[in-house]
Amino acid sequence: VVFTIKKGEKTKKHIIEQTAILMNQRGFIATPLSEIMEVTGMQKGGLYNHFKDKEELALQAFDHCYAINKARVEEMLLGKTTVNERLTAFIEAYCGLSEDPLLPGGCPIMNAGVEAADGQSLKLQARAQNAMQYLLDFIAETLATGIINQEIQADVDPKQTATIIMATIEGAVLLSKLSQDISHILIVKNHLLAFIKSKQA
Amino acid sequence: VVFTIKKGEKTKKHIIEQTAILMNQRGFIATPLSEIMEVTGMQKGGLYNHFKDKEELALQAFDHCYAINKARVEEMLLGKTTVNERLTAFIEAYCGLSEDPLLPGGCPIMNAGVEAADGQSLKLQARAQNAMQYLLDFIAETLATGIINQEIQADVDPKQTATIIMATIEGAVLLSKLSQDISHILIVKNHLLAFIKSKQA
Amino acid sequence: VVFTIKKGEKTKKHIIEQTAILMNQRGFIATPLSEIMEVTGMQKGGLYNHFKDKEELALQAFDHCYAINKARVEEMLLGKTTVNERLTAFIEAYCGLSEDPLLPGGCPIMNAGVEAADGQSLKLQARAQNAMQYLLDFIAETLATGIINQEIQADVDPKQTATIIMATIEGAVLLSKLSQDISHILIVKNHLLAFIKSKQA
Amino acid sequence: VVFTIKKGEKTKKHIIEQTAILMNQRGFIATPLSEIMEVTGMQKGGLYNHFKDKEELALQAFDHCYAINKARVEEMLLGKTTVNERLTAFIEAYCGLSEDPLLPGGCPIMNAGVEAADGQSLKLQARAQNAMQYLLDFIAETLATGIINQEIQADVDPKQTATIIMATIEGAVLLSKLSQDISHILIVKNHLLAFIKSKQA
DNA sequence: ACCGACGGGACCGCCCGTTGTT
DNA sequence: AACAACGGGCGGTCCCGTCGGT
Repeated sequence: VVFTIKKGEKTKKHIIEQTAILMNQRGFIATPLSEIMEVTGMQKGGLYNHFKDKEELALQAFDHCYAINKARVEEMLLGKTTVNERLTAFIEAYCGLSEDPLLPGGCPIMNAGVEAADGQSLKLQARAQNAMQYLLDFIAETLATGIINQEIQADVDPKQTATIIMATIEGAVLLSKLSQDISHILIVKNHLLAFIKSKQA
Repeated sequence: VVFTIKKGEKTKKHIIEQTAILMNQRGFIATPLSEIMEVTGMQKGGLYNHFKDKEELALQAFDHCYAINKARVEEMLLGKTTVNERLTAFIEAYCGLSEDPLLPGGCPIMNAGVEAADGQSLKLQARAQNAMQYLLDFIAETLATGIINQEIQADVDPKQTATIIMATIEGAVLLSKLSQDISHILIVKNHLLAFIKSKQA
Repeated sequence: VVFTIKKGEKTKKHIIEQTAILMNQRGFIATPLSEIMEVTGMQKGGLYNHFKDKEELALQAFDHCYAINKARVEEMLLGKTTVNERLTAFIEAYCGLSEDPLLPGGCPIMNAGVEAADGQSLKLQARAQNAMQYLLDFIAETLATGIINQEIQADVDPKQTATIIMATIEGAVLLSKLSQDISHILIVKNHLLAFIKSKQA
Repeated sequence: VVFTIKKGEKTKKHIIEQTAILMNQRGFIATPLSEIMEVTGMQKGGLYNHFKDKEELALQAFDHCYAINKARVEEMLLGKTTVNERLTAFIEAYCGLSEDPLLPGGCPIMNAGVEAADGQSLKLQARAQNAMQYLLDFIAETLATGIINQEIQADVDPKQTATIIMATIEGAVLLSKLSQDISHILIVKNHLLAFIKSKQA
């Protein structure tokens, strides 16, 4: 027995993929349907068979952006067992998303979060919030494990350190977006790798 | 000769002030004229006597946002003569803009920068870019002065350190915007103050 | 030979029945296909296997509405032999359709007639017209028979009297539809019963 | 001093007048903006300066239809002092609206009432309801006055008689709309005039 | 200088009917 | 026979910028 993908599911996947690329550059809310029609090669009627409104499409497009980046990070975490390795890999992976982007437009969490904070979509705001919280929790939990394992100094506050790491990375993403210059990313990456090293037990 | 403020100038000032507050929350591009009319209490015809189009108003609103925040920072730099004092004051001032905001909506450079990166306004993008560059240059020049003065360790790279500081601050602004929780700001502020201290000669 | 109802015919019947109920309330033209899909539990493709377009479905839905009401009237005419009995039964039956409606939404002839007069469906307009003419003819012929039978006064004009009776009933239906109060129906029913009595020979 | 009508008011009046004529034929809800644009010679942007949405325009168009007909009736009531004269004039006037229509499309109360009963506009439904109630009250009050004046028989029930009169008229309007034949109106008019006469004291 | 009216167009959502697939 | 996918277009609403009038 062969599991076949239905025609509709394939089309829906195609819509989300193309729209994700587009919206991360042009805005998850601000992107007009006309541009989505262009990149998907579909008419409005076709799009509305898969999504009840543009917001739903935007949410799924955001989820897809997030999933793409998450997959890259998880790929780079494969086989990394020690806390130091894992934190180093995470920083390199997340900064790598700006150096060698899978997705044009920069960090979708920043893009969606800033746009949704305008008050245009509470749901999108929640998605961005949850995505960021997931990253913060990942770092904090990794650090907490490191403290238990005596890989990380006992006086390190996992939550606060997670905030510092994510803030520094996201800030660098913003600086490089503003100046269209990835050197900010590289500087911050090296800084954070040294920062992590300085916290080792 | 007496310098009087013309009626027209006063009106224009009023428009910019109200629009700046609005646009920093609702978007410098995304805010519709209808909302500007509401907050200014003026009709479209009146607005267009002062600005050739919405983009020009957005640019001046952004400049006003930036000026407000800059004034606060400069105020807190008054009388601070040593490099350490000045850097400390800068970090406290800039973080203070999120703790006790003069302007709802967070950092206008981030807001305008992310929105304009959609490609909707090259001019606004340039403004945001220049504003950020100004801050980076301020920090870098201050650090360079500190090295010359032997207040700052000689191996500190002024530009790179400026990037690290601004990235960390802006990242914290983003985190607090996403989670609507200023604790990220407080954590980062303390972190950066310690960071600066660690660079002293 | 056994008469079986084919599967297809059963489905078609189901569509017409549900759509008739819906359209008499929401409009024979104005009801969108989406609502028809809801009440029938079918998809568009399924519906279009039985009807070439929405107008054809509307026509058959109207016919079904009319048939339902006609059946009730004819049921109440069963066994009524004298002209007076038959006219009385007709008035009671037709007014009864508003007092104890078989079909929500009021008189389908009025509903379809007013809507179709917008010029949106000449065919529906003709159906409503024919339905009303059938009622007028029934009354007029019954009266004519009554005159011949000497049950009804000879100076009664059958056609004019039919107009008066149907106008009064339909007007009451409209008044009760507007005010959502069936008292208008009751008043008119009693009035018409007395009116008929006054025309007896 | 000359009282001038502002430009905008004149345009608004023009829009309402043309739209009233159109909507009473094509539907107060069903008429698309494209047709309103045609008959008014204006673009959508221009229309929306005067009405916040189509429903508001529909309401004012209905009010205008009603006002036109009301003016004709009141004109014919001028100088009529006795109750019999006034009721006779009312019936002739209201039936006259179908014989020599000021407004194509028939009775706006019926048109709006039937359409709004589809559930598309509660406000329009209320307007139609109020308009009809006004007419019923006028007749009932006139009859009550007649009873007091001993022009009308004491056993006449004003409210019930008002219902009968309005129902009969509106029913005739419907019949003539369906058959596109005003003879129904003429028949009913003569019938009602005789009916009123039979109620005189 | 400011208001109000207006054009012309872009926006999203929904419409109906057809087609391919099961 | 039924569903699901899709096209192409119309629906009302809101957009921005201009222009005449005050």
